[in-house]
Amino acid sequence: MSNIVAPAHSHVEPLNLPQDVIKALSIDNLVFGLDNDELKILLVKQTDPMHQGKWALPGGWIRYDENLRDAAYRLLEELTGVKQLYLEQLKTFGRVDRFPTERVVTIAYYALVSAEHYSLVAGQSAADVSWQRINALPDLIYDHAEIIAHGMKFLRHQVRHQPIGFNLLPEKFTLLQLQALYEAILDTKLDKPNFRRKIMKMNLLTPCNEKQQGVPHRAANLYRFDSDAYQHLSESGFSFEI
Amino acid sequence: MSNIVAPAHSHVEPLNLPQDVIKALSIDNLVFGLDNDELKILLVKQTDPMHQGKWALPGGWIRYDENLRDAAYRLLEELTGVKQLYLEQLKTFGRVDRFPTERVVTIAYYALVSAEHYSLVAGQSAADVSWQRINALPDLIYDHAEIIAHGMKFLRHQVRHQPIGFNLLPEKFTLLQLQALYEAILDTKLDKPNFRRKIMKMNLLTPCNEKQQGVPHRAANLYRFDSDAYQHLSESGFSFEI
DNA sequence: TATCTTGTGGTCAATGGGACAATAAGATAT
DNA sequence: ATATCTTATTGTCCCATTGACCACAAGATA
Repeated sequence: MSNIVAPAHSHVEPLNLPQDVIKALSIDNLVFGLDNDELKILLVKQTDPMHQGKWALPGGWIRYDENLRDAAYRLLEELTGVKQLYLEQLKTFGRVDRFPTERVVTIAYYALVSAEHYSLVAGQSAADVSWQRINALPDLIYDHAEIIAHGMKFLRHQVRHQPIGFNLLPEKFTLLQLQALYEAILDTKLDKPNFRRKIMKMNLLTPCNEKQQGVPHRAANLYRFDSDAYQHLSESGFSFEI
Repeated sequence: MSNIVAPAHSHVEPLNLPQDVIKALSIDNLVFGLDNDELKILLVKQTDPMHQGKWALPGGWIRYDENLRDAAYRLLEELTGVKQLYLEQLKTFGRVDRFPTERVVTIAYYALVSAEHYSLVAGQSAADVSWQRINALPDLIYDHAEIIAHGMKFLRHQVRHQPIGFNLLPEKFTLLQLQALYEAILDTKLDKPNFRRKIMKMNLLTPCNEKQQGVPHRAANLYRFDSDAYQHLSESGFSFEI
């Protein structure tokens, strides 16, 4: 146990482990993004011979003196350059046989990023990192498919009970964009006027007093999610439900 | 890191660690129980000099070849003798300084047990294990107070969205018992007729065709939670909401 | 000016929830 | 036996919310 080989994993520097890591503990990040009303997830292509052609969640080892969430932020930032995400612990996966050479327990975190951040990511590590359609995932290493499945299930649940969907949109968005997001994640059709009313009645959106630009039809109003208002409301017993 | 001392923790056998444990990874169990319409949690009194008089969540080390949930079951069973619980992963806690001597990450699981199991627990380890009122907790070691606080928040949320409250009741229960449970956990008052209707409309309870025994007033009908029906309904898109 | 697309507001019936009154069924006290 | 107490259970009314659908408005394009 004291002399394990560095396992194939989606590191930035896969082989040079620092001395003081907790070797048995890793982080895996599920980064969801919305692209043309389709949900995608950020994956890393494996280059080592063992996992040629397979993909993995962006993750890596937790440092010995590093808080869990900090590790998740660091690893994600190393891969995407994005800060200030909605980043939350998902679940810890530790099946005895999930890792071939050694017992490794991984803590999964998930993040939702807006389409705006796409370019930042793409510019970083060239072809190694890319967005993959959640409905047509490539081959994944270890139990990463299982982790993603759990993450999707969790996301579908969360998005209905917490106002987290906004994180997938740009800061200013239209009501139809928001609706399309829910339709993509929940895989349903929603009635436009009714959806609009439901959302607006919550008093969580502040109008930007701006209109959409460059659309070949009537421009919609832009709104911004008011997290202070949500904070305030949820302290008064309000609970977000879609 | 290779030679850490066995830290004070709520083990059945605190000092004899097997050779092959992952020393940095532990489990802590939050076992909630309902006693006279009051929510309680199972705690273990610390006996070592370091933590004299303090209490801890029942937990311990994960074995090297043991799945996480299995470890949680094992540790819980060693302390309480209870099997077949609703046992679910809660969250992983790993603040760098949560443990004084070493970096230790702990995976918290939670379980809900019915009042029926009380005696089983009490007979096991005498005075070392006892139920503590959630609203008047004693001094706890490490970050266990924080873990419990998170567990309570989670429980309050879960109990409204998943039919898990039934696990706190005996197999056969009255509607008023169920209502009292929700009132205890959510700390609210509910209208009896309305609560009754709401629950019954879900079609999740099967009447036992039996009545309460030994009450000094009109006896209520007993019901039993129909988990098959719930399984069936939730596949059809039904979602439990209180 | 016509027409197309999407945004935005309105209506109406059905549903569901909260407040509360009323009645039923037992148990106990006199 | 009767009154009285406690809890169980049913009923009813009102209002908020939901869903289905219609209609109009605002731009953009032909």
